[in-house]
Amino acid sequence: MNYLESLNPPQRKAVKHTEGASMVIAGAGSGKTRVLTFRIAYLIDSGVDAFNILALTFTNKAAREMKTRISDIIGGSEAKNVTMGTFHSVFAKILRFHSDKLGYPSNFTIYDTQDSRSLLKAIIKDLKLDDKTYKPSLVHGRISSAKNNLISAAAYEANSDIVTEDRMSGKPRLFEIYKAYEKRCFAAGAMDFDDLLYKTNVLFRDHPDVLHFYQRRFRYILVDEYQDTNYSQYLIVKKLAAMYENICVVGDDAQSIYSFRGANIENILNFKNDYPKHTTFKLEQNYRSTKTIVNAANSVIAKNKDQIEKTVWTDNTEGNKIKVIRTLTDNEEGKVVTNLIYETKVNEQAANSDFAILYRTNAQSRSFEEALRKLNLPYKIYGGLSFYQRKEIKDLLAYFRLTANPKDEEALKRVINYPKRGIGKTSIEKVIVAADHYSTDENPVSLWDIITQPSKYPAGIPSGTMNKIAAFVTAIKSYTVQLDKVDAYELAQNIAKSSGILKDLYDDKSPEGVSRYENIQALLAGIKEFTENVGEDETAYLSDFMVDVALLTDADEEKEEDKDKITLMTIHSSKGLEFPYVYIVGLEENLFPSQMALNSRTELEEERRLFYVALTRAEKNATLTYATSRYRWGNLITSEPSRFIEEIDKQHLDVAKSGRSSGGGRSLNQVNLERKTGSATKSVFSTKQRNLKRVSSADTKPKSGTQASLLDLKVGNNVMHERFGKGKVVGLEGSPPVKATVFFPKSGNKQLLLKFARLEILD
DNA sequence: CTTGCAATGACTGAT
DNA sequence: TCATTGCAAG
Repeated sequence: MNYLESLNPPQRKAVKHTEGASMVIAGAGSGKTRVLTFRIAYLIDSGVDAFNILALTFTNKAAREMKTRISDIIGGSEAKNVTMGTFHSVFAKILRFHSDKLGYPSNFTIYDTQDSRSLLKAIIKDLKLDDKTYKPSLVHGRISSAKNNLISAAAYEANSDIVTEDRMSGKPRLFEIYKAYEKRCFAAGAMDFDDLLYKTNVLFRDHPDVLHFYQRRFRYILVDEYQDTNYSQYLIVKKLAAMYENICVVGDDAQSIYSFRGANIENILNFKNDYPKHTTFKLEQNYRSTKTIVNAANSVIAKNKDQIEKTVWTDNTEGNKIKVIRTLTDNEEGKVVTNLIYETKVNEQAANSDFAILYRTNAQSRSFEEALRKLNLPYKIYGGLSFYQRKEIKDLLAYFRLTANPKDEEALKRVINYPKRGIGKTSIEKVIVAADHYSTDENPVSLWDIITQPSKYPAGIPSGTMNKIAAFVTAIKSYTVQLDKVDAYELAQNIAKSSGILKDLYDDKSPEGVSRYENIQALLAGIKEFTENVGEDETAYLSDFMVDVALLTDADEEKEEDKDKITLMTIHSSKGLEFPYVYIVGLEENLFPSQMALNSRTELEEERRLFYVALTRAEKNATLTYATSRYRWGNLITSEPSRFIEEIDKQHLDVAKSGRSSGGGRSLNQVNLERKTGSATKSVFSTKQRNLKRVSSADTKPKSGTQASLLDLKVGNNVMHERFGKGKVVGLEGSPPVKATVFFPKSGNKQLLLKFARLEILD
């Protein structure tokens, strides 16, 4: 077990303490993943059957990577027997196995957020409620948090506190919507994301035999990112661990950023009460970032009240100060950041993948995309509209879903008239009304039941339309027959062709249409790969492919061509990642911290933790930017710098202004804006505003005067660099020289391209 | 039932 | 700005 040598003492202790409850409080960049990986490897090495280990991770990608790492450490193929994945994917599998106990089919559909909202919208309409008072997203949030606290629709209705609360907020009929939603999900054989956890709790509660089976099986339980678990997840873990209490949770209260999803920071704060005999390990040495970044992050998070006491420190170098840049508009912000990236790439020989641009909201990506495209810098955007959420993909997947589970209401509504076959809104509305009419609590009737048994369930649909519906039903049934006859790829292709989707998209020659067609081809190619990736004498069926397609995200699959690209993502999705150069952008009041978070201390503290997460992603350099005005919904609004900039200890900051000439001529409007916000900016930054760096494209061109003198540069010369300060030339390449290695007392050796570095020779 | 146009409202975050 | 929705006409 030589591998244990590579750990520091607290890490090693956390790994070797395998029996009993333990909590690992892991500061940012302290090697948390290493501890988890080594711990599992060590367990297996000590003779624990991998089959008895359950590890709950934050993403499925993290699980895959961890398995590979474990195999590398201990060799052999044992690692693949560990049950590892996100809460949602692990328990979705378990639920499929025992679905009959809950009255669900094993091929139940997983409704994603879109599906849930669309169903809620339909219900609100059916109940003849105003969808402005009952906004689907709001209603969904309410139901979601109820489920995450294990409150069923019936319990919701019976809870006078909740009902009163709803009545006070002008939404007295929310419980009715919840009841109808629960009923229709069940009739459709569908579970939403929250159900995957909620129903797992129900399964364990109502079927002690099933619970005992998994308690015995999962003798060792590990939970990553424990600070971001909600009550429902907390309870699942608690129940499973009740028999052996060999539970190890890993997390950092300072990085809890998912309360909107029901995450409860109390879970980690209360761990010691739940397991009085637990041991706590603290990982406080940061291996990721420079002293500047670690200390800056510490100075920010110190402003929060609720914390587990710990001191994150590092042995790494001091590093550069955190640059703060003000720009006039969001577009300029895009240009400035992109130019800085370009410059750094050249000066420091950095790869594209060394850079990340992190923002608070997905909508902010636009200006950076535009600027990056102009400079031909390759980038990859995570989040936002993922591949599986695109309309054309969801349409084809809806056919697959319907084939596997014809009761799926959302899938049916999506494709019953796509491609167009003359089945309109009124007919579908009649089907929905009929289904509701014939449904009872014991015997739910799905939309599919209505359209397949018209004599049993008359819905008053004209015979002409009924014929069209019958043709559609025949088609779906013919797909269903093929489910276990042909492999996933063959069936998928059959459906794509015979449903008419492929033709419909092929006929659309607009650029968007072409791209949609290509996306469908990409999906089919993906299914082909899936089909070919199973063992020799096995067949991959379409239902196998569909199992967790709803749980896949962009972050889960990394394409080969995305290896060396600049990363653009929200701070939320950057959790757990690290980059040498990080740009945190849009640091403005009402954006970050978000407007919605200004009402309470706890919400503001979560925004601050989010900022802490962002800062601690950086290894070498962090840059903060904000714009004094930006476009929102098409019109210009002014904004003030974020309070978070002020909260960083001044000694770590390097406050600069952006180049005034950037972007050429400015409109009168912008000049006025600048004047208006100027005073506010000054009051925030009482420190001197050094006119440090001009970053517009015109300015990055070398000045002829400087260029000439650099031709005489020799090893041993003392030089001055704008950012690194005074240094000594220790190496040169080319004649005349094009590249120099310069030693800077503060930052060490740097390779600089003379074309860009604008060195000044001092002697 | 479908099409085309005008009006409207959306931006936290994501399994 | 952009995508979705509501309404009138074919």
